[in-house]
Amino acid sequence: MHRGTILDLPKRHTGDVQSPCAACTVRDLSICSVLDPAHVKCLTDIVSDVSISPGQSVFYEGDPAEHLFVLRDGCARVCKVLADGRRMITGFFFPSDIIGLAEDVTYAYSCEAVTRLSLCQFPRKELQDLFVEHPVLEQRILRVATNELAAAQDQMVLLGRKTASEKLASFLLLLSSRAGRRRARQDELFLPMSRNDIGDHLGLTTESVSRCFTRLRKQGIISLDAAHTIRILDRDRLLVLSGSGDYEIEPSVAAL
Amino acid sequence: MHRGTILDLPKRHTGDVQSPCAACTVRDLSICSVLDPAHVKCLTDIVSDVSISPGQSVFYEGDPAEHLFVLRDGCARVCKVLADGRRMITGFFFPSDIIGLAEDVTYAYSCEAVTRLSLCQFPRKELQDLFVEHPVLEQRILRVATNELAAAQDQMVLLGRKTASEKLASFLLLLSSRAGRRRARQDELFLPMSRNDIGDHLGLTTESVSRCFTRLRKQGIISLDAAHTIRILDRDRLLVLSGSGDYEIEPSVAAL
DNA sequence: CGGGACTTTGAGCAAATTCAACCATTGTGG
DNA sequence: CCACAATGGTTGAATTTGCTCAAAGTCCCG
Repeated sequence: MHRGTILDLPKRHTGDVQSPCAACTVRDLSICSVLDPAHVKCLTDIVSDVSISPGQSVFYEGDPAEHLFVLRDGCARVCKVLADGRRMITGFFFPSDIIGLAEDVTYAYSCEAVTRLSLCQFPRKELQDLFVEHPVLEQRILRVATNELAAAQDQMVLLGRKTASEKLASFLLLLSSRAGRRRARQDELFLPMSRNDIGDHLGLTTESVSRCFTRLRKQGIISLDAAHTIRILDRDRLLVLSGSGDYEIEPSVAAL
Repeated sequence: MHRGTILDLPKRHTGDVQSPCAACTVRDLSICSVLDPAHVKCLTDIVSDVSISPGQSVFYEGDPAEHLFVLRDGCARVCKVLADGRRMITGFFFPSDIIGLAEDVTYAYSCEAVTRLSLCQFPRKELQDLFVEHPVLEQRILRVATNELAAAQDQMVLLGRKTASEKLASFLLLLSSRAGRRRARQDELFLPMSRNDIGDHLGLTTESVSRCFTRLRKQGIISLDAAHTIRILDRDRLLVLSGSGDYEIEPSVAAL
């Protein structure tokens, strides 16, 4: 993983023909994939590498929305906070995800590092200019946005109409499926975020999350190898428990 | 309002130079606005007028996503249903809203008429073709999508972290603000949807919604002129009650 | 090995739900 | 034109789910 040399340099790359993207592990998953190798250079021309320590913010709610990010490594959380401090995590980002979609002049949420992050930072303005030459880029962004919209609607169903156990089951299955998309193991999940983070994402308290984990473990549906590593032992039952079971089982998924 | 003659014709318009859009009341609010009058014809060439009766579906979850709609008149609800029948309404659509954004080949939700609907129906495929010639159209769609994404995140905060009263207060303020955008009265709100619909949108039961309405009325914050017509009497207190109060008060809004 | 942060577990509580009854509005048929 | 059924809305009492508060346990890191 000799990518390390680039990661910690927060300076701009220009005219680097043997681009750092060539070695990028998420290149074929994220926006860059829509450009053929010959054109990726126009992206590398405007990209900066950014690295963020756990707990630090990539940006805050209300900051001018100047950049778009591609998460290359790590896990980030999207937070919105009410006046009295109640917090909601509207989502988590994993490698290949695009961070910072916003139409407004400011970000509508904060983005914080759960683990150390490595990000590609694109100035929104210059990216916009590239859209003219490469409309395929904008199309890709639109696809990402509509996919996020669909995910947001699923999350609303979860928040508004599912029980605590169903929420946790759904969350675990979603993470598992996203891990699969990144070609990681789907049965052994690494959960970098705290129980508190999970609670703020599912509309529950830390304690409720913990109790639901315990219940799933006692039912033999998952095992808790460590606080942040769980193993899915009975995917079918987890699916039924998630409340979306029964008719949302695609054969391809159910077969696993 | 001599638009009526067109509204009930579910047939395609072709080569109609004096386009129906000329008289459209939402034209300057929706996607059409991004094209100068000379180019609107390319939209009228592919549009169909559709009219839907209350309770009927525009499309169902799982239907092939063949069309994009612009709501010209009426109110629609977006529904997702769990296997056991629990329903979530992820949003309501009002005139000028775009319906049917989806990247998938099928719709991820159903869209049902709350009141009688008049819609412009665009075949997704042909619209896609127009994007090449008029990239400004795609840009507009992207803007709409990211705006919806921001709204979805606000709704997640509401669902996951607000109390029943805060939910209802937030909902009323949101509807009021959207009415304002359509240049309708902001203090006297017409709520076409049922208490049950509101409950399914806020993650509450019909009874809880009703109780919260009663409480707001008894506190003198709103008046219930009819079951579907409410008047906002004390906007400031409603704002504080919505939980987003205090620091989300924009001067322009607070001044009203 | 010790300290701090995070997690788990327990007991009591409260907000919202469920269940049930009643009320209001509307539309229909006699 | 009125009676009445049907639908939707409101109100009340009992229940439950998940929350709050409290304490003990665990893990990680220096």
